[in-house]
Amino acid sequence: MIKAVTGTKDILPNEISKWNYLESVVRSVFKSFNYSEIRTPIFEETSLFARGIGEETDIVGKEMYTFLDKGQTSITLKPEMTASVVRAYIEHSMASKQPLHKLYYISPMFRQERPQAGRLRQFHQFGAEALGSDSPMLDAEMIHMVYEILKRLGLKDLMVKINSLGIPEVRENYKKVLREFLLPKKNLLSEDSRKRFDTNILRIFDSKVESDQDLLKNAPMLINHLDEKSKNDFEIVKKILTTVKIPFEVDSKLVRGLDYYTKTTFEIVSGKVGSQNALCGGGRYDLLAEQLEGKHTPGVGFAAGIERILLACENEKSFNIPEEKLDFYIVTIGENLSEKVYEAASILRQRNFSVEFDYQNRSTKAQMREANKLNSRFVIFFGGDEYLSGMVSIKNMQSSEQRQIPISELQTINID
RNA sequence: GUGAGCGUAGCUCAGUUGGUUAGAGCACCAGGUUGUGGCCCUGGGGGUCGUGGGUUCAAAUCCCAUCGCUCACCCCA
Repeated sequence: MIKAVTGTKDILPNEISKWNYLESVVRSVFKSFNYSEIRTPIFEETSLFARGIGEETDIVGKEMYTFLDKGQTSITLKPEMTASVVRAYIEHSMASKQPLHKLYYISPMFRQERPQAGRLRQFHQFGAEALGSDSPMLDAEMIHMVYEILKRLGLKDLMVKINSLGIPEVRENYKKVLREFLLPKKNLLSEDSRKRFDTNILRIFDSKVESDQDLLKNAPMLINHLDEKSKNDFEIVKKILTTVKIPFEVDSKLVRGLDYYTKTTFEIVSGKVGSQNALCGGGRYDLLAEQLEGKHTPGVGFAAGIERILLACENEKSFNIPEEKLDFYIVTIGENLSEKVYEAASILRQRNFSVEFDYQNRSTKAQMREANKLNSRFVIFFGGDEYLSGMVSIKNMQSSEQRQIPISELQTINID
């Protein structure tokens, strides 16, 4: 049997309604903040991600779906959206049309990792990018939007974590300080962290090894080494969040795995989804556009994992979707009236009612059971004595009331 | 890439030390008397016990391999 590829999942009809519901919430919140949708291709030239996300990152180093197309161009299935959005922004000279662009997306992403709870190889994200302004109001707005979406989805067990990484010079300086601090203890670090010491020392803060965390106890914190501008902007972000009553925690250890971040970074974690607990992550990336050979364009954005959010919603039973209802089920009695039934259904469907009937010539009882299973509000009976005089019976399935009407009345019938 | 656990009907699972035609619940289909649902009752279809090999008179049950799934590490949404 051919099965879906490891790490991919079919979304079957019985679960599609919650996806649609989530997407409708996402779109309406983005609309209220005046964000416009952007759709970019599923794949890009590999170098976009290599340069945008950073050669040293795990995403680029080992998780991308990369292949050569027939023209021998290296192609990669998008592992995240920011690089693509910035590419489109530059390619279409969007900066020249207006100074600030507020964009959102809902799209599948691809990363070749070992699947586990809340982690797939093809997964889906929604997210936003605001390009063209370095206002910290936009940083706060990003957090505000996801938080609002998660809240509307009924999630409660959430924690907003924010941090500031400062500008690159500050960060480089701080790295030196941290390196000096850790050097004497280097041999006591875990193997992974010793590697990070050389490649990306900030990441040591992410270590889940307890002894590593012990060694970091009195480490100098980046947050105390920020430049004035970064510090002020961070204060503004915090003030806005407080004003709109979004609880948050400053997590000076929050270092995100994409190279392009500057200043604000944030994450919202759920206590209800297992070990991959980040529902969303994001931050500011003021230097990315230049890295991609565009003009200097400050930007800030976030991405949220739809599967993880739905997992949290399920575990918190955070929302209910009303059952699908059918308006009419047409049952035939006795004789085969398929064209007549088809025609009647067609008339009702033209008026936008949802209508179903039996295709398999089954017994009346079987048709009734089907009508019941489909949650049909009304059943229309075709056939029998009354049909000879141009009448059909119509039954309200909830009250069980039944009356006869002329067939022609189906053209004007109302059910409310 | 590393580690652990699990693979019996569409789904959730029973099947205690190897022994007769492998079971249940749910789901599905048909029926419960002339043309009507939800509850209930009766019957039915559906499994080469993940796959391949081995041990044995005999294997879903023991051994080996292989594939798949799940969870965790790593990393991230």
